[in-house]
Amino acid sequence: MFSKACEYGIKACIFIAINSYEGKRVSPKEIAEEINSPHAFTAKILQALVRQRVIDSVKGAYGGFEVSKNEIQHIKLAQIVKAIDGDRIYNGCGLGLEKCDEKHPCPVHDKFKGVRDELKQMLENTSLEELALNIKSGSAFLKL
Amino acid sequence: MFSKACEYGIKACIFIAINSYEGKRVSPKEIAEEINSPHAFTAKILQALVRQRVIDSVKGAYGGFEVSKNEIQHIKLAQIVKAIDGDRIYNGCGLGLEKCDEKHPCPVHDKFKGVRDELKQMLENTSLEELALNIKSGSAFLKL
DNA sequence: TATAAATAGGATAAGTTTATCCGAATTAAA
DNA sequence: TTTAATTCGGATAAACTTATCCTATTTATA
Repeated sequence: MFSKACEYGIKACIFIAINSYEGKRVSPKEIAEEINSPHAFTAKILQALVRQRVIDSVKGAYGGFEVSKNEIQHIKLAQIVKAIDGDRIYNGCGLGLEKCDEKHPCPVHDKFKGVRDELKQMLENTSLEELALNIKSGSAFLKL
Repeated sequence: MFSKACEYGIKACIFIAINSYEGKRVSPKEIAEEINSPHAFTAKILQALVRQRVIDSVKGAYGGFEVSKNEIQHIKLAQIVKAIDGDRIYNGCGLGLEKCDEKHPCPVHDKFKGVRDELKQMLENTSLEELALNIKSGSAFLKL
């Protein structure tokens, strides 16, 4: 569904959000330990998320990654996914046709539409806040 | 969503079905031309589908790939996808957790459930027959 | 039985994603 | 101003997916 990079990105953002609530910045290393990912690769993904302005970074000593507290509820899964995997999940044809639309559909075009639309809704309606709260409350987990 | 191999596999099966209705066997080369795929790679995928008993092959002169006419309505997309991509699309965790279930869910577990279940339904309810008819009637396309 | 037309399958190459490493740039604090 | 803790970014390697090529095997027909 998502690339590994995107999976790491989502989990990283959740962990960053949790810490940002407490005014703490976190390093790629801490993040990687918490989400069970390779830390150098995770760092690359974080860089990309910063470039796409999904999260913020502060360089130098006492720096790290963070999100501004009052943004957490407005950051949606869709933004993270789009920043890392692009929009192929929204626009790409299920069977890989270059051109696939109502006028020239692939064989599964209509059937895919339903699934894709539901996925899209889900991604656009799910905020980082919601996911972070699930972790904090212990009702969901970032690793194992 | 699906691997390239799986996309080719699905399209190939549809084309084979269309021809099997007319009692014709088809070669990897014909298939590849029709679905716009690399023919040697396509041949490998066809071999896998034969091994998994989704389609049949007949070796030697006048051979080729086919599906038995009265199976076409019973072959579902789910079988093809499972034969090529395995069942990660059904069972894998959306965020890549090794262990992810009701008792130990990832942050998006519940939200994914809906999407995945709809996808599963779709794949299990869509037959090769249905897709082949859409191509024959010109209301859907395998390439371009 | 010889031939030609097929699929089967191994070896290998090319391309993409995932992962690692290291040095440069930045910055807070001593 | 020096130091130490950081992110940034380029180079490279490893692993996986996609793609190609060549030979062996099978089989209907002449």
